[in-house]
This record gives sequence, C-alpha cells and structure tokens, in this order.
Amino acid sequence: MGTQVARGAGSYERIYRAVRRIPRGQVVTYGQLADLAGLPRRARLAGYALAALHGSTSVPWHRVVGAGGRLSLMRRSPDAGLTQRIRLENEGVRFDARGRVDLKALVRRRGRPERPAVKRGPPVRPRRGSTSAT
DNA sequence: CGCGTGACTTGTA
DNA sequence: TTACAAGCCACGC
Repeated sequence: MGTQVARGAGSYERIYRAVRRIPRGQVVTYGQLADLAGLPRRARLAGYALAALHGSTSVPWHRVVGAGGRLSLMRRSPDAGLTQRIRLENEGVRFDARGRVDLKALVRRRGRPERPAVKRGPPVRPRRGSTSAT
C-alpha cells in the first residue's frame, strides 16, 4: 500500500485523511474538518482541498458541509450540490425544507476551540454632521 | 509583491 | 433574512 503520503508537501492530504475518518451518515463542517486534520482555523483550506479533488475520487467529500449544515456547493455548482445531497440522503442524512442538513447529522464539536481576543474591530464609520463637531 | 477570487467562518449592522 | 468586515490559505495574472 502507499507507504507514505505526501509528507508536508501540502495540507491537502491531511484534509483528505480527515474526510475519510468521517463516519457514514455523519457530516462535518469545513471548520471542523480542518480542526480534525490538525489545521485549526483553516476552514478555507479545507474547502480548497476538496475543490481540488477529481470526480472519480474515493474521498467521501459529500460528508463535508458548510456552517449550519448548508451545502456550499449548491451556490457554486448546483449539479454537484445535488449529488452531495443525494449521497447524504442515501446514507440516511435528513434535510430540512431549507435544504440544510439536519443538525443531528453534524458531528458534535469536541472541546471548545478557545477564541483568543480576536475581537474584530467594528467598522466604525464616523457619521458627518454629528454632535461632536469641532 | 499586490489583487481578485474561491466547496469557509464568525460577528455585527 | 442579507451585506460587510476581518482572518485564513492557495492560485493565476
């Protein structure tokens, strides 16, 4: 078998291996996937890695959804998004009327990724003709 | 090196 | 509900 996988060559392999670990009938978000791959805060990378897959891949990419159980593919590629939905339903995953995955199928988050003071600076937009005129 | 864009996420307005 | 901002990574121009 493959003796080893592309070592640090790229984080993609890590993402793919993490995807293969997703239990059938369950789904994870891109953020969770990145976390499972040991790449916290790299949700976008997870999506990019999946986008690099080819159609005949054996990676169960359909078990990866967007935050809140949304199928991000539906927006970009409705066709692929439909394939994803069909595959998931085939695994017993339920969807709501909005087309989102039933949160019950979402793998629970383990621990709590502490969120260090990343307070995003609120877009302070000074309004003209205000009281503080000087 | 900078910019724009993309299967991302979260908080605020 | 949508739109925007900021953070993140990768790729093409």
